[in-house]
Amino acid sequence: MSQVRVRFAPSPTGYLHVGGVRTALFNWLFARHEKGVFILRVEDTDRERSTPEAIQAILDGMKWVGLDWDEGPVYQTERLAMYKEQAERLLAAGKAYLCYCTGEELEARRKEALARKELPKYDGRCRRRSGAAPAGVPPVTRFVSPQEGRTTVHDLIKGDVTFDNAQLDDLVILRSNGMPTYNFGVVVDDARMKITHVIRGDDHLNNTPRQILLYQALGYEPPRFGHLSMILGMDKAKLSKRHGATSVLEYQEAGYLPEALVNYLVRLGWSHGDQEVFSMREMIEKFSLENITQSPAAFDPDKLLWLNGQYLKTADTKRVAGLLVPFLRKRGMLNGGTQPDSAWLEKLVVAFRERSQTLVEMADKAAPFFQDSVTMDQAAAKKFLTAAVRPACTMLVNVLGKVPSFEHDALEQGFKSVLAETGLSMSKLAQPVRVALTGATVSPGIFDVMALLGRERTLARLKKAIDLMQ
RNA sequence: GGUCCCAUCGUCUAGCCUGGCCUAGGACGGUGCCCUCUCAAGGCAUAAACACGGGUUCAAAUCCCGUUGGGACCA
Repeated sequence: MSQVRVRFAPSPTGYLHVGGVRTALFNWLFARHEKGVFILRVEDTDRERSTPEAIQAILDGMKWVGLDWDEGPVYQTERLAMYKEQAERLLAAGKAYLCYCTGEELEARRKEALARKELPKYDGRCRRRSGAAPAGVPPVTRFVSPQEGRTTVHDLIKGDVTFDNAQLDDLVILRSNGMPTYNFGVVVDDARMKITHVIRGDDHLNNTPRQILLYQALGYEPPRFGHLSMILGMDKAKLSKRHGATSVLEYQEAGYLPEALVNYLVRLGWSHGDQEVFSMREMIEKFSLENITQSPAAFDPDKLLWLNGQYLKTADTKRVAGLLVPFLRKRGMLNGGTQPDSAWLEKLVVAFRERSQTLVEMADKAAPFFQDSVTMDQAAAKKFLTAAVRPACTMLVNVLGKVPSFEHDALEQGFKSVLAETGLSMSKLAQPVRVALTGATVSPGIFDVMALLGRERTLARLKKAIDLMQ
């Protein structure tokens, strides 16, 4: 058995779509599982729509989700001579011909065919053309597509799919500007790169029979094909921008962890029993094409959010702290080049990881810990900062001023001594103190809040709140 | 319009190939309860699906045919 060689071949015409990432992921997992080779190929022959920014977005996106490639990136525009050479081989063998029909002529004939309710395929007139070539018309190269028989795709995921060759017309393989068309470029590249398995979206299933015919004409062994169902939005329509973020890098900006996105994506169309959470290692170990679903899947942002929360809770604290910093900066919580104390920042992460599903949420919630004074929620202040708790809070200021260390346990001890003294219940005092320290009724545990704030800020905020208790 | 793909809880899915173990399992989300200094997290419980119609068979979510619905591609 020869070594598995697979590729991911995106067009750099926009951002890297999550559907594309899933396709890349399945190829990558298959390669890693089979100890094969994963190749990145950039299909940039659409010169109008391809941009360097889009290429960069693809590379950045792949890197972010951790899908490393063994060969490439290979750019199609650097291989133009090869497509031309292959097309000429076909021409010489009589398996292709030059076509001088203009766009307008084709369009007119197509309309006529449609009007007669016929298949609007190319009528092959240049295939029979004789005599001198018309002047001034740059020709395209067309493939002589066999009209007899049927072609069967032995799809690894969908099973056998058979097409009537008569349905297929003489497709253009080289445009007048020398650029290969999609179907031709793919076939030539996959053949020359010795790709063994083509795993791609099922939007290409209908292209597959003509590609197989092309392989045969070129004299290459076709690879094995596997067509993945599409990812849909929650409304069951093809996933698009109006369903929310579709670009991988948007997820990075929205505070997702790459492993959460990858884990979410791998379960979209693939399963291993009831297992929901997989490390990369497990995915590689357990991945197989047999367990890929044939039906399309809807992208559920809620489940992704849950998974991200799971990963946020268990990821390495130092790492999360590091990842959080840019989000804090963006919100102006860290000025300029200020480096937060790393031990303190890790404590902050520990306090908030249980209550955040994204880094963005974490940064937002942590705001009170980066401000000199609190932004007071008026309703909360009115409800909890009352004259009734004033004596207890005053007592707390005294106790906290003398507490030996400003750490969780010592703070708890001090706090509880005030409770014992005043006879107040935990919740009767904790809520007012929470409001005093954070300005809100929701926060991490009160002792963690105080420890995070430190003695100075805790006392200052308490005193300020006491003034409001009338 | 033609060709092709798909069809289990709202969603992701297990089960389908190799019919009986399915009173259809798990997860997200929903609801309720427990825990609790708030919010979370966690725990427990609960509602919720085999698209429809015909076959085949002692027996069908599972096999066959059709219908309907969704999607893709070609324009």
